[in-house]
Amino acid sequence: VPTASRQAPAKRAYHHGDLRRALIQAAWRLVRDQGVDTLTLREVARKVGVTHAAPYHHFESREALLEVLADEAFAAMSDEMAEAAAGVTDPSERLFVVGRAYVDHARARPEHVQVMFRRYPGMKDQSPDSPGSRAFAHLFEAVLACQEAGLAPSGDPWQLALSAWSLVHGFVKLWADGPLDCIPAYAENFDTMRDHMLRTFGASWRALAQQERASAAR
Amino acid sequence: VPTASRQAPAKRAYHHGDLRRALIQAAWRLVRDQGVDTLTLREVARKVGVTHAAPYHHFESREALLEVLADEAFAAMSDEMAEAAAGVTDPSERLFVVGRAYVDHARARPEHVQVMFRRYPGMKDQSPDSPGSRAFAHLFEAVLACQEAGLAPSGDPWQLALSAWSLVHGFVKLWADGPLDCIPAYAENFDTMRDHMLRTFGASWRALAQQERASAAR
DNA sequence: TGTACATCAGTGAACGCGCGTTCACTGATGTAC
DNA sequence: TGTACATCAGTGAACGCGCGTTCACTGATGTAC
Repeated sequence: VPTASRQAPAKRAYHHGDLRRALIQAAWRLVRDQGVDTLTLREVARKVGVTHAAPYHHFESREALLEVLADEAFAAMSDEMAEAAAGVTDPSERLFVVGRAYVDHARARPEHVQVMFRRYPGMKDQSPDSPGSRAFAHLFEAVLACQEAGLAPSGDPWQLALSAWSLVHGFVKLWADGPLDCIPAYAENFDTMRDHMLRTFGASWRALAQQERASAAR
Repeated sequence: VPTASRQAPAKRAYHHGDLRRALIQAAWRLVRDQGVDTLTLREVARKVGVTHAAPYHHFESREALLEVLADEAFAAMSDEMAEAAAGVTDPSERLFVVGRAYVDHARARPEHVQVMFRRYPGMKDQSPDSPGSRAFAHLFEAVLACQEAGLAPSGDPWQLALSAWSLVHGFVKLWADGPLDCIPAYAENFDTMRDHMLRTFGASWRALAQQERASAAR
């Protein structure tokens, strides 16, 4: 068995080698360049250089492909959040780096954002250990750790976590969807805005927590 | 001139009376029911009971209709923010009601959200007194007032305003795009989550501002 | 090592569909006199 | 008040297009013996 045929599956007459992977990659490029809405299976096939019916051997439908993309995107973001948190012991700092990972991943891969946050049929059937749930779990745990260390306000941690999530998510979407590009004070200042926002948010939580303690001691 | 023909333009053979308005209304209903992406001029015309070519007498293209919708949506949201702020003198409370107006409007009119935050060609040509700019201005002014009253952290007000905007915007999008519906802790608790988020945010800012003053006095 | 055969992963034609947009048209409306 | 005429706001046919999906097919691959 000549291994050459395995190492160079680039241009094969019939069998592609890893068409499934190639279709996914092409889909990512297309989503990045022109958005999810206009993604068509036929164009994906065209990009890969394969007949428009070929993708159906790998994906049941356009929607099925998009769900695979969403899982990939959530998994990648979740990994980056976990990696960012690894080794960071100070809870406030951990919340910061986790939030920054969320924001930065979205900034670096706008096509992921397009695919992750999109209403689709069967969205409610998310298992609790789906990639999407795992990503949120990282954020939640970082918030919880802050709270337990007295570095965040008291109260229902779920409510706090939603505040943190809203903050980073809104930041991401405002950049992704365009509004900020039109405002001179913001355009081109992504990093500055991101750091100020995250740092002020953390500092505010700590200040409120401290105030709570002070007034409890009084 | 019989005024009856003016008062009952409901079913006219040819001239509709106010087709432009009717098309816009139908478009809102369609966007609400099935999203912007799938909105077609032909379906809008069909809903109104008019030939598919008729809309071209009122809108240059599908895109032109969508831009009209976006302006309407921003104007409506801006009005609600202004109305909410009217008469509220305490700056913290004003920021709260303005933020709540943003969130509530988006919740009540999800079709507005779909149309407002959407990349489109020529988005950068927003005039500074476009409805969209005006909506942001309400938020910015509320933030600025807090800062001047010592109820928000010091620093660049634009950066603070972006934090506030991100917070409410993220909240809105997380509900609109579905993720929260899948999380039992959140689903069905919109109002509770909204108030907690906005109140904690305000309280955190005040706590940080106070802390800043304390450490400056030391 | 060689061969028969099942399975896999492509092809290409075809189906039906709805879309945006254009165009020549015509019925209804409003205005000048 | 009545009439001629310009303008407005619809109609309906047509153009070209690309889409999702199905289907019978066939070339390539891998496995049992």
